[in-house]
Amino acid sequence: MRIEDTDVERNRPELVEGILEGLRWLGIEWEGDPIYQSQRLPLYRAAAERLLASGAAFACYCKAAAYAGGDAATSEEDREGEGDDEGTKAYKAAPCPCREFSDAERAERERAGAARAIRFRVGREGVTKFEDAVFGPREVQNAEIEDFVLLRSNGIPTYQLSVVVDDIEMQISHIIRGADHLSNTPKQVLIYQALGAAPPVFAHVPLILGPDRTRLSKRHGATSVGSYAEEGFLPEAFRNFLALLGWSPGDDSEFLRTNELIERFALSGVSRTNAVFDRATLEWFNTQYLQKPPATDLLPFVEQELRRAGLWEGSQASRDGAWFARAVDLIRPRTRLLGDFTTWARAFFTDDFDYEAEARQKFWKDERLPAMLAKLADALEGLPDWNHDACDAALRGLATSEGVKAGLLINAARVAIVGRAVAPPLFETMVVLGKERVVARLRRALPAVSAR
RNA sequence: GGCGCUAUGGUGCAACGGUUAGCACGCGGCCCUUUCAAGGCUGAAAUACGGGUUCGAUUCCCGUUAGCGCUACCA
Repeated sequence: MRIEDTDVERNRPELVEGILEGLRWLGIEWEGDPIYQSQRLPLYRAAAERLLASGAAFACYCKAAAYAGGDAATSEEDREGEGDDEGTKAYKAAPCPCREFSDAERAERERAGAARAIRFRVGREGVTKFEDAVFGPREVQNAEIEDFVLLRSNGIPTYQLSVVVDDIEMQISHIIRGADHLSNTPKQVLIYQALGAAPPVFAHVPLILGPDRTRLSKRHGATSVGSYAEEGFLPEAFRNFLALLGWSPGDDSEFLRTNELIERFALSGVSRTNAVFDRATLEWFNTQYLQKPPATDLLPFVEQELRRAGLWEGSQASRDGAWFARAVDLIRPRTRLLGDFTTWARAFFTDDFDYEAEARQKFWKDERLPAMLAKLADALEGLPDWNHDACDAALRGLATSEGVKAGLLINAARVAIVGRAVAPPLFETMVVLGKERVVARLRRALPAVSAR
């Protein structure tokens, strides 16, 4: 785990913790403590000096951002506006004059105390090649590559330098990263060569775009991994969804649990086309993971959700694991996000719940209901055995004797017992909730039913 | 502007010279269900455009267009 924090301006330590937290949630593990590039500056400086000594690099005394010519030196703000090319002037980066300085010229700047950056001396001719595991053989004209900065005048390395130095030092075998780095890879290959190291395997993967087809960013709303955790997505569902963005197992499989993903993944299946992040598909995966795996896989996540909502302490769920599993199993076919367990399914975990307005309107209309529900409570209370069929028979028997359809009672009772129109099947719910609670809730609801 | 990458339904992927162009999400319909989901069946929906190569192009080549990326003393 390496934190590439060499941009002094933008680096914010708080953000790093969020990133690590997100990765942990995703289930990405790493060895040892994270390595912070900002804490191993001497390593990069030494490499830069070595390149300077060998002639692969040169000292540049230009004012920061002066070279690279006109437009490239524009400030961050100016860059925001570009995009429509009407205002952009065509130019070819002029070579940095410092590149050809004589010893005397250099000494003169040093004496004057001019700030010194170190740039890579890119060959004027020839090509730089490398093989990308996804995009295939790559070749760029060296003339197209500018004399990029390795070490800033403040002594901090740029990404290009630090990343190569670290990858060599950490013995990285495969560099798998976003395709936005494809164009810069030749620069890094040049550094590997100058440093006398063999380049690793490069594999560039397509970018993830927002619905508007621009690179995913804060503008698109929830973009940090953490926000999906908060929203109630399951990490495994997120992994499955993400894995299929830009990669395919080669056949039609969609639901792939993490062990299968790991087993089947191959660089050869990675696509070269950017993919649009589709929230609806992510939600579909979440429902799949909420429903298909054994309920026990889900329990820790539901527990966490109940704790978050303050419904865990002292609850039956916390005391009786088997009951908890049964309740979750009953509820989960109708869930989409973890939050569903504490919103519409709240009544399964606490007696403190409301009757949903729409449910009351829809199912408590009939004026005979208060009387019938009272009778239902009595009938259920008198049941010797508490199981699905007994509850079913008791309710249907009452419906028959009252001359109403069972559905009327079923729907009304459901609202009385769990407060919602959308809920699991009534009799299974009764069994899980238990006779005492069901009878009590039925009686407790009576005034509200009459009011309706 | 320069250089590069990409291009299959609205979205994510299959088909890697010969298929009625397949699957999934989403959308519509039907079934199941006295709630709502899930599930099953089903419908609409695509090879960006133009040239080649080939007996035959989604597939190979070229061009156009579009999108994206890089072109920073950002990563």
